[in-house]
Amino acid sequence: MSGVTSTPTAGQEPPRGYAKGRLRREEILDTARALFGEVGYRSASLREIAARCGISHPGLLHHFPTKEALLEAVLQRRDAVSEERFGVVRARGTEALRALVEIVAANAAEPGEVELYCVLSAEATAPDHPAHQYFADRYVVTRANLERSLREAAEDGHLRGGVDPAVHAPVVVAVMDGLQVQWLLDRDGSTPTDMPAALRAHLDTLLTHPLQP
Amino acid sequence: MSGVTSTPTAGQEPPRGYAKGRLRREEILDTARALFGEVGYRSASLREIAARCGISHPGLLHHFPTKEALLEAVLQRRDAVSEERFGVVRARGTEALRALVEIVAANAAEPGEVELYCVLSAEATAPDHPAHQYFADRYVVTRANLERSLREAAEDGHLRGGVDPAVHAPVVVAVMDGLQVQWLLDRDGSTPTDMPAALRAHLDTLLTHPLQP
DNA sequence: CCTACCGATCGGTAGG
DNA sequence: CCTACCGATCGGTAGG
Repeated sequence: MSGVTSTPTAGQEPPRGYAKGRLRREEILDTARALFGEVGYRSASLREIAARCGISHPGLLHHFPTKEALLEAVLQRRDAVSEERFGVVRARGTEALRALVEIVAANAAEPGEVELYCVLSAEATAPDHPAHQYFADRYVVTRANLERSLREAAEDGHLRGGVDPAVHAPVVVAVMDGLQVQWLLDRDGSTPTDMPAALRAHLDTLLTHPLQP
Repeated sequence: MSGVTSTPTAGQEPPRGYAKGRLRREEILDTARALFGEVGYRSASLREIAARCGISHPGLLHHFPTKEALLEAVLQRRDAVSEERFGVVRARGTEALRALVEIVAANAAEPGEVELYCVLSAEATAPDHPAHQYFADRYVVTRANLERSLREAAEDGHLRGGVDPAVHAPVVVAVMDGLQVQWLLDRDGSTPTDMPAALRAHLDTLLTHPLQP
């Protein structure tokens, strides 16, 4: 029942004392991400996270001084990971849109990531939520990136007539977010939502040529 | 600081004792809806809801025996109200899509309703959440209704070639849900998301003729 | 990293 | 509808 999913512990021991601390930090972040995704930030308890890591909750507070600091670290690591995985290759126009479909396909294989984003973004809708500004800023950036990709596609003559990048960028973002809710609710069902297929179908309605080569 | 928004109390007194109880029930439901929308079901406390109504929390439990019963009543009333307002007129094809835009426009004037739906649906993504089945069922019905409207539009020759109702029904639902998150996060900002305009622009990409007459 | 504790808050019940 | 209470749980601190 451990929340750890990606911390490699097999093989050799960590060489120094600091490495053990770093591993413990990662384990805590993995577990916190999972619980925040399951029940949200507010309802998640430090004691539950600590218990899943096999330590006491003051032990957890040794690594992260407050609950908010833990939330911040979880969000920061999320950004760092996605930056590392997708930020380096910044494609142009329809190539960027194709990459978007691949990101969604990758997300479909990692429910924890989707849960966290879906639950926290809705919770952070409250103006006094500690992650409110984080998500507000994040959506501004995401919409701007998408609007640029759509404008590039228009320059290349790949955008359908009458499709305004400024209007449709928020719609594409909405499609990705909305599909996640349906997919999470459908997980147990017989026919879960096919997120990448639905997103590609949506993008194709904006383009002159189908996205998939 | 009362959560009551739509309970008429001016003028004459309620004629009987039962009427007073019914008014109190409505007041509790209004307040619970607001707090569930602000912080979610799990983080909302019966004491806070009761305090906003000016009663003690055992007083609240006199009207609704458990917290779950209160949640159920809030969701049931939500259904009853939207049934009363939109369920009677069941338009066909593009007429139904036009009505959808009007529903979204009406929602934009009622943040409480949007908050409740947005926050609870994300929270209910957890399989053990008391509203999980409610939302899972609700999405099945909503998608089916939309798929029917799209099929009717296709029969009338109003649907673009290559647009599959079964594929695009979940996408339209996703657009509505996703726009709500962005709109709620943008409330304080200078340029809030224009939900009905974005939805209409999306629907127009599926249709042969623009929706707005 | 631990135990032990703080004041606050939770849903629900007893009894009236 | 109330006061008073139940056992459980919360984030954070003291002190080691």
